[in-house]
Amino acid sequence: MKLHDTLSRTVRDLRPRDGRTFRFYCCGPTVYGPAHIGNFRTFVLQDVFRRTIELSGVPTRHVRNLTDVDDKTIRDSQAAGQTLVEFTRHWTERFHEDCAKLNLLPPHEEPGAVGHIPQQIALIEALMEKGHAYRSEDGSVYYKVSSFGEYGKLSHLDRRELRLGAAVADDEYEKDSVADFALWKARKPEDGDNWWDSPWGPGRPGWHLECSAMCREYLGETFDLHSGGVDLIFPHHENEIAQSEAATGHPMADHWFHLTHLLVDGGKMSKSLGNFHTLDQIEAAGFTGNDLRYALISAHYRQPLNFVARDKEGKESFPSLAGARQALERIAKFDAALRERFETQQGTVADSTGYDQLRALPEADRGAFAPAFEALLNDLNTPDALGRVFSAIREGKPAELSPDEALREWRGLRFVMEALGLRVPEPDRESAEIPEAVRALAEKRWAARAAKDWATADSLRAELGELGWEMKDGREGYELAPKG
RNA sequence: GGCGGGAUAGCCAAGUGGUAAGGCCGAGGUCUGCAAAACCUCUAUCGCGGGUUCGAUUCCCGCUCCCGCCUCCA
Repeated sequence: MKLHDTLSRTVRDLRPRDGRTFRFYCCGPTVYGPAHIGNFRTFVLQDVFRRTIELSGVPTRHVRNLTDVDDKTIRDSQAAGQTLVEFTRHWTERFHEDCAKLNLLPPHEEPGAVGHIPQQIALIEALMEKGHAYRSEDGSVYYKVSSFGEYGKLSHLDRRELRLGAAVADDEYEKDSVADFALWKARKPEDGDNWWDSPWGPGRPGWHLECSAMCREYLGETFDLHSGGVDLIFPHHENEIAQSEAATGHPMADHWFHLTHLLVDGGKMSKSLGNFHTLDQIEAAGFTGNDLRYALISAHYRQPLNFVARDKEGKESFPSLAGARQALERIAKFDAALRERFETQQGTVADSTGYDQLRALPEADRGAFAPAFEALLNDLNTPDALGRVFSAIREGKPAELSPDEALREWRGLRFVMEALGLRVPEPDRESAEIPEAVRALAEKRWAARAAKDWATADSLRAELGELGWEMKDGREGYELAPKG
């Protein structure tokens, strides 16, 4: 497939350098609170990326870290009266629950900084040996940016510019240069019990170091792709490159994949603006992780995506999610119409279309949905892929297909849905509990309708409406749905 | 100031040097007692001003706004 590369600023072909497995690293969350939907935009797109690679026939090795020691995790664990490990375990579990609801494939490895202190120390030692790092008075160790000639190649910032920006808020006068960054942070009283021994004294690793060390540990000196949100380009990934490449003398990654941020109602999401959203909140509003996933992939990953949370009246009703739900519903209905064509004669084959079975689905067997997958191979164009799914649906006439044709189209649809990681919802789901009184009214109306007593039927329909329920007549029965 | 991304119908959002996918919402229609569903149809000259070109939304220049990064951040 083709994908944009931040380092070269071009769209380039992706190939596993070992010719077999595509090995990539994604910067994961800092586990000190619930992840927000902006974080999930990144993780969801990375997941679509992985699925696209795998479904095109290339196995992957996916590593995503958990940042489990930094200022925030230490501060908040202390405030919660928990050990750092207890605290981060709790938020890690919560993160995993959210990931499952969003249908994210678990990474093959999910290492944390705390579990890789020796590897990080070893990396610092290598940098010290080669003259890329120095110890300060207080026992911290800093990376000497001026020692790495290529510093700035990813973010295209030169040192002069860096200095201007960094000079403002910097209070770390231990450093030789304001551009230098901490590899090892000397123990401070407020760190409490959260410190480790090192050749330079007690302390804890700097943020950028963990990724360099764990990339090396799980993927080797050079691997295929490194990914994260655009905000990580500088300084995080720039610093990772400086650390890793200075230590090994080899390029860190062949490809850099960065994801543009989500906007909420046209602006940046922040707690102070009251537009900071988590999956919990979205579920409380009656939407699912699947709805959110659809909304998050509805724009190209290099474009800002405007998540609309408030309607024209300023009410928080999540128009973006309502649209996503309707769109998914249409897909589900088309899916059901296809199944109807072949299931009666060939039995149920739903079990034969899990993610793993579909990995082997040949292109010729993807029917009208083959072009949608092609869109993903072209720089992961998820909105184009969705557009092509609906074009195929519009063109498709399930009623005119033979059972074999319907089965092929259905597998094609499921294949693309798996690539996008979207679940096909049950079309006839009943989203809320139906009160006894409502059920009784509905039964009465159904009887009146059967007796062609239209007047009674209509007045009962109105009565149900006042209770907030809508009755949908079918050929063989009715459905009740909450109005709205 | 530096680096980068935007500006496409009511909303969301693709795309192309030859007069613009798709989704949501809305309107009209077919159908079914009604309603719903389904299906069909309809809704944009692509921020502004120049330039290149037979022809630009798509390339170039300038401008105006918006957003991100340059300090922790997906």
